[in-house]
Amino acid sequence: MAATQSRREQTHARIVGAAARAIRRAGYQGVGVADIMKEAGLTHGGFYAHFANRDALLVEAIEHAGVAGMQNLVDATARREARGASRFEALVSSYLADKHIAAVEEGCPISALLSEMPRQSPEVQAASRRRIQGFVAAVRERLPAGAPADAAETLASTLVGALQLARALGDNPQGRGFLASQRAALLAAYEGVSGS
Amino acid sequence: MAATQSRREQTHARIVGAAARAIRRAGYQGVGVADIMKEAGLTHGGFYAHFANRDALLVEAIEHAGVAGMQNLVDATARREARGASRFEALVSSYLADKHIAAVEEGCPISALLSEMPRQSPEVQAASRRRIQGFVAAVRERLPAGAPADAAETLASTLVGALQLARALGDNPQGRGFLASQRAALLAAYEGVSGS
DNA sequence: CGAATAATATGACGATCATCATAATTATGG
DNA sequence: CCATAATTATGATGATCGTCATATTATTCG
Repeated sequence: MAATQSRREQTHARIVGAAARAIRRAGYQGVGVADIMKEAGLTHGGFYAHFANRDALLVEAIEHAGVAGMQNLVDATARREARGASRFEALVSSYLADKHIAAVEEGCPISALLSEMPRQSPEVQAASRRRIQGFVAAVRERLPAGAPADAAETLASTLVGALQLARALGDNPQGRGFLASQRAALLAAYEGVSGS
Repeated sequence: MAATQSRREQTHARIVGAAARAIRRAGYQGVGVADIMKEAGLTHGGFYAHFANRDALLVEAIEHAGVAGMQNLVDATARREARGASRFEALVSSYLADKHIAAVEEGCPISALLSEMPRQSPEVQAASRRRIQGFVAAVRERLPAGAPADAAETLASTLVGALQLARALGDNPQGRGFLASQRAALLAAYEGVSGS
């Protein structure tokens, strides 16, 4: 059924894709309807033929960004696992990769939007919460064997916090150095756990 | 000299204080000049007698919020240390206290604004960076003895990430539970380090 | 008390925002 | 190829944004 997409559905998807990039680049509050439509190659007026209002688009956009970001993570970790890395090592080195600092538009939407989430409309907040739960679940699947029960929450916090702080420090030696020290610390800290 | 503040200086400080609360509540992009002036009990027009532009106020506001938030942390940790807690325990239980979820206006400005920081003007970004460095330094001073060199960066990431995620989950059993599991995990994890 | 000065208020500017009514265009079926 | 329906563009609405020129009020000092 997704094979034969109507023209309307294609345009709809194109707007959502543009919005998913735009909100990660400029934030929930930093992007307007007209910006998104221009990025999708359309004019601003036709927007309300596709969405009830701006919030309805934001809900679809963060869900789209979430599954796309998760797929990126799965792909990146799979490549590293193919080269012999453990699931945990692959997760840490993928999420905290230097290129993730600059790749905001295609990266994890949580780290791009987290501090804005509590200020959104209830619908957008709910969609954001679902993304967080999905991320924590993905982290849990990649914990080293024998990790304590709530290690997924802690690791998710560290990953998201570290990437955000590195981005705030800048895509420069300072920010990349911050990220590098975190990669090393996390891999070293969990080595003991997985080794036992 | 700070004893005899001119009327102008008092008003200036009042605007900065209002802005420091407003940006943590509504975000850098979620608050306007008129909002801040109203919160300070003034009308919007007189703003430019005190600041060159909006960004100049934001710079002062995050610096003010930073020192105030740091002072809150120092007070809260001091209270806990007086009751026998270690510096590290006091830090974790203060920063990840349940009440910090709702106390956005008076809380840590980094967790309230982090994902918006990379999108601000160069001056605001620079001020934000200074706040991050100050926070990491404060965390470093409270590490347990024998902690590895880059533990401060990791702990800062975890604290900021955990509080942000808890806020996004909401001031409800889910968000508070998330925070509680983080407190327990951090205190348990570093127990071994400090005990050795 | 009156004059000089500092501090704030009023009101307006162009720009941009979300939203929508309506016109123009494109695609579809006969 | 034409008529009908689906889709997108045009243009306008009122609201809000940062900014500023100007008027008004409050303060200080001779």
